[in-house]
Amino acid sequence: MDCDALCHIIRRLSMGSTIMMRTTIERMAGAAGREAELCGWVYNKRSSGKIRFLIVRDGTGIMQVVITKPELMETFDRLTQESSLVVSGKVRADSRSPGGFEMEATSLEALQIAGDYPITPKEHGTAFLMENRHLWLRSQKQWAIMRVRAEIIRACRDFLDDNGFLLVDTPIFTPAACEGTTTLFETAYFEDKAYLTQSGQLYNEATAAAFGKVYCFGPTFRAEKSKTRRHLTEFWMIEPEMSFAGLDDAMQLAEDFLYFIVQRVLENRQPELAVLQRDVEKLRRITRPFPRLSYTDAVEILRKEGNEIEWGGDFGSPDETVLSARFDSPVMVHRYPSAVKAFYMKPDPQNPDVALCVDVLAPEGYGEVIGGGQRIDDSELLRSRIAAHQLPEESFRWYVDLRRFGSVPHAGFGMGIERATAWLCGIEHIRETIAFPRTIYRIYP
RNA sequence: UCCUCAGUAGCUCAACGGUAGAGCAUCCGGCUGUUAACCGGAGGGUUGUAAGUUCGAAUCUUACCUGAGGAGCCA
Repeated sequence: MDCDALCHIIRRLSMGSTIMMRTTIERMAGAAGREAELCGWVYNKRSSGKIRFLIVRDGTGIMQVVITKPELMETFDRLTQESSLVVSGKVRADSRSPGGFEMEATSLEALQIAGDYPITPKEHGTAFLMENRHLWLRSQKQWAIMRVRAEIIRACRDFLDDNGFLLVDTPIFTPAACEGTTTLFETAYFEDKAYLTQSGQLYNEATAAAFGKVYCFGPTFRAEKSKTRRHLTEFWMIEPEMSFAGLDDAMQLAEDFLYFIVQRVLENRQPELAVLQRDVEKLRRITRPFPRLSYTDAVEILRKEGNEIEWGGDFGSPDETVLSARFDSPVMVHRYPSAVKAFYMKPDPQNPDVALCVDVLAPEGYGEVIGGGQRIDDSELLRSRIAAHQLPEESFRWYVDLRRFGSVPHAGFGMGIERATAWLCGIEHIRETIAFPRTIYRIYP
């Protein structure tokens, strides 16, 4: 694009904002009956002789523009899918237009004519769509998912901010394994090595002792070669942690937190859920209190259902599906065997073979969305666990310190944003719930 | 890491041992209310790569590459 054209566009855009009301599709109802200007991209177009239809998207929605003026036809004919444009005209309600409003164009200007757009209005395979993820984000389904995701994040933060939790973010670079179980991404750190965090958990315990109730929210990394619809190598997790709290407090918080998020999405994201064809009745059926089930009772249920599981083993995803299918609301499974859980989980004083921990399984087979529990608060027990897990003692000195200086019972959990988003959107695969997913075989775009 | 499946036009697929085809996208033409619009026409191919079997391979065999689904691990 040459300089003259660019200057013209800038002049045109600035004129638009002073002379005519610039409107987004989201707010088009407010412009009904008046002239308005809309900036966007061609979503699709159709023509029928002397009347032409332009479907425009602007990021906030999609809308139909009708073109009948002969002097606009030439510009219309040049427009290709995803060409950028500025159009103005009179807005009126019309049930035949997606969104309920349409614009009768009085002027139409192409900013840039797009080349052959790879994503056509027909079906595509996910491999191709992922290769074009930067463009795929423009389509309706992705639009809806990203807006539900943003709503979930906003709900999480509002809930915690309004309930006395202080946002204190934890580092991405860490000197050693947080939990020692999963594989970490190793990276060069000047003369040294560092690892990308797999959880803010341990640092959260330090900030909880400093600030009472805290949460962190950020990306986490797992270098596991997982290859399923529930795994990413980079995903976002929100982790609240409370001082002077036990497992029951963590479970209550998880219940209130999830319930709040579900209600918020139902309240503010109906159009998006409609685009996704989400069965919202299933979300409306979620009620408090959530069912609670001990691990031991869960194993008994699974064995009656014919699943092959021995007491002491962790649940596989078919097990989680069977358990969650029994309830309309998320189910909280607590007190797993200590042996299958992280080293910092506090043993149950009633039965030291199990830990004071909880996994929250989402309904409809979406699996674990929350994991957490109460942490060990005794320094000697913690040190023996660190040794038993063959973790480097030196790296955990600060962590043990937290038990030497005013130790208190404390508990918290982590929720995976992508899993929660997949569940509330009712979509098959977690990779569509983040703008640029990172999986074992994909780091492009 | 293991198991299963799949790679054919830009995309989605068909052809399953005998001349590689359709829809969408693109280009040209038609239509005054279209809704993934429709109708007519055109261009578009080293059938993932390499070797083998055969008179003849997209099709059968082997290896490799790439991807998808599942398991394990986890949020």
